Amino acid sequence: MFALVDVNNMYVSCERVFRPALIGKPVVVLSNNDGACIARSDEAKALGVKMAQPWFEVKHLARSAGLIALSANFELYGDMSSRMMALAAAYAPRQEIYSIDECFLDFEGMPGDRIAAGYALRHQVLRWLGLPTSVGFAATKTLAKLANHVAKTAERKPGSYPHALAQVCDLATLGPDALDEVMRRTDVGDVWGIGRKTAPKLHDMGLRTVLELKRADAARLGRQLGIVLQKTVCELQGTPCLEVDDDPPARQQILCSRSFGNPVTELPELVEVVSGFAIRVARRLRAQQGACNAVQVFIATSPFRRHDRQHAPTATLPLPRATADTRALVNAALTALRGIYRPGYRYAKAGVVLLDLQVDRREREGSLELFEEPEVALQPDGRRDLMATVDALNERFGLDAVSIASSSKRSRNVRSAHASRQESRSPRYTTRLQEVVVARA
DNA sequence: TCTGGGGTCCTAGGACCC
DNA sequence: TCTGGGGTCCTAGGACCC
Repeated sequence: MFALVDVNNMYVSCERVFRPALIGKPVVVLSNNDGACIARSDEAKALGVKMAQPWFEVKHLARSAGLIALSANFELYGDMSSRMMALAAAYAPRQEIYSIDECFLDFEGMPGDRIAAGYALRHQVLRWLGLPTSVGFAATKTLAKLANHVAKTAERKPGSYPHALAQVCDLATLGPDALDEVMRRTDVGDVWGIGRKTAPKLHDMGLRTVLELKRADAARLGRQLGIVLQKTVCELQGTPCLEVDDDPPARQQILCSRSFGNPVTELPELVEVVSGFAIRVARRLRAQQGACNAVQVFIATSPFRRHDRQHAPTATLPLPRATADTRALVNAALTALRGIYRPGYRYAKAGVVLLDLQVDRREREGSLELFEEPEVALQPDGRRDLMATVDALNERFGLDAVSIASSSKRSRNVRSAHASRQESRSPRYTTRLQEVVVARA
């Protein structure tokens, strides 16, 4: 038996905790460049704002309907997420943190009233953190996701599902007819794992509702559309194909990419940007005690600018040996960049990916002795120690207190073309002392 | 003017081997 | 005319997730 706990409109809800005046108003949170809407309050959804919709398309609603846009504040959301996950973890023996705002809990063999447990969890997270959640229970992960979808939708759109299923929904307690009715009311496109390409294909095959999909021949669909869909159908039928994974493996790739505030055409500016990305991914690589064997760089023009000549090259550079040294990674990234850059294009985006990651073996096995340095620190040139020092300095004095020259500090003072826009980011209330909430008498 | 970022898994096809 | 077959490994690209 699985539970799925999910924060409603996570990013907007986090903002509302600290700015209660936003409650009841249409609010969106914008992506890194203030480019697109990546979270919407129920009121914003009601205005017709779509997920990932460009801000410029809905900007007029700010004046006409009071739509409020906030720049993303991922530091705040990440911290609120950790707090929520810690609370949820106490409700079951095993937890899988699936994304920033949702987790699976393994309720197999748990005694007591599940629905009561679901409400207790919901109430605690609401009271302690101010975040509204929905909880779904069912016999498989896919069904638990469906249960959660029902819990949310029943709350948000009265009449869509029986109101008794709002907030906390346990599909395992429904009779066969009631369960069929829920599935009849749900489009296949709302099922976890069925996206914008597969849903129309299923529609064309005459499978429009979850009920129709559940009654389909899983093996035959699997042959036609792939093993992933086959598992999804089996899970809808009640056969678990996926388990709660409470010990996920280390990341297999680390990526940093951004769209630019304005197009970039010159190599020196790309060098600056790519260096900065490489520094960031290197830092994250060291944070997971990893090393990588290859670096990939991509730059791309904007596919939305139909009249621009398009160019979106990628280059992958194998490294002579596994490393987490910022200098080696920046050098590799810049070599790759120089190999793919062509003058005369208006680049709109760039990124650096670390590939073929490995973890320090002894570290992973937990057999490092106290004070023993990790394997990668034993390089004869002592670079790991330098990197550890750099990380410590930046931790203490702020990110980029110590940096690499090619990344340039120009962007701090001068507004480079690639600098991202962030017009209204809220304070990082819970992670920066200087930005902590001020209470007035 | 303005269109997110960071991940995972699966599949198809080519290279290579015996 | 017909031009082996089966296996592995690697990579690029696609689909999906939030």
